[in-house]
Amino acid sequence: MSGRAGTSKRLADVPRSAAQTRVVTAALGLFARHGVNGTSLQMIADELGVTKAAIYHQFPTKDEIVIAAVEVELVKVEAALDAADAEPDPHRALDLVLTQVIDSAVAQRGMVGVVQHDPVIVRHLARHRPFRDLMQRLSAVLTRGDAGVDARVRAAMVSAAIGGAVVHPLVADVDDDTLRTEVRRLAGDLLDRD
Amino acid sequence: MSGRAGTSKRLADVPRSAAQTRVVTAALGLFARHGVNGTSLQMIADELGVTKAAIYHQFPTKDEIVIAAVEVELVKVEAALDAADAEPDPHRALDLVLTQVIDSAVAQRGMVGVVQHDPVIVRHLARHRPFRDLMQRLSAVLTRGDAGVDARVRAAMVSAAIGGAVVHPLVADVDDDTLRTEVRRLAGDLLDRD
DNA sequence: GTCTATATGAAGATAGAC
DNA sequence: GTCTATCTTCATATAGAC
Repeated sequence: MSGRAGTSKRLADVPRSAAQTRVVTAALGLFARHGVNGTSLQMIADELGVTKAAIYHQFPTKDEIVIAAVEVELVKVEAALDAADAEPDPHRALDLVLTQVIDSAVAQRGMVGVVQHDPVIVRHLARHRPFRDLMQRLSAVLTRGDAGVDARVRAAMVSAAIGGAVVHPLVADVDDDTLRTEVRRLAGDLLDRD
Repeated sequence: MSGRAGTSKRLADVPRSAAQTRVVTAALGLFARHGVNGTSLQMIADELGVTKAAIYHQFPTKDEIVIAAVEVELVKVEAALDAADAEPDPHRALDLVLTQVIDSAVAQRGMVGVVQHDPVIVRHLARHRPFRDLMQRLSAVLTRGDAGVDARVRAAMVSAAIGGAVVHPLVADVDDDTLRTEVRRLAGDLLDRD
């Protein structure tokens, strides 16, 4: 996938080295289990079998690791939003985004949840321009441009439901395929029903 | 599973002093904003205008504060579950619980979310018997005893949606009353629709 | 119930060798 | 790219006076 437009507001313009990717992958898993504040550089280092200093050689601060980790998840959402923008039918556009977000959430149970709920990440989401813009695009698709209270509450609920449901103990034993299908169907119901 | 005998599995059997209540209230607010790991005893102390040592005089460890804080929120849920147990009509029983949980979530936007999503609290929820039992009772009401996948996914989504939606930026400007009504209606839809 | 003072450890982060 | 060693700051937690 390429065709990058000239906008400066996009994610992931920075290529990562193999070592950086390893750090981010390890961090993402630990963030999902322990939260950002509950994950120390020592834990990331231990996970990779290296020392903290080796991590600091790859990223100047812990914050940069957090941002890179969030980007890994959001790039997929961005791609889905790009596809949605190219789709004239708003109903199909919504379907593209919903399916992708749910797939991500189910595939890596916990990742989407941590992006939505971890206080540290939420702060980053609110502060960094590219993140804010992306969340706004996502909201626009979920509400289908409807700025009314009803549409916004639905969008907020669907958004929260997807991230939260996949890690809920109640569905821990449900296989990925079933979970994906069920959540997709119910999310659609919640958004569409009048 | 109605008549609850004098089991020892109930919450909040321990009376708290005024000073303890002050600590827990301050802690709860900070937990919601910064997460448990992001909240230090110093922050709690500062919030109350006292020193850390004064806090330690009230609670032996930070963990105990976390447990007490979670109890404050869950006692309300427990009361609603008790009322639901006394209600023969399962549809009305569900309504009682749903309304109470949503009221709590909206009244203290963030509290319910932190209980559901903070990794530290989730760990406590999974470990402590009274908490586990309570969550199980809540799940039973939300699924109305249906152990099928569909019912469990719905329950998980509703549960996550309530906690997550009320803190979503999309609905930050919606007043409490409207939010309560909208969320209650959509939660009911999600659970009932076939 | 609150304080001052302190112990102990782990956190994020840096310098410089290999 | 990784290491050892070190710095600073802040965390949880304790002892004992008022």
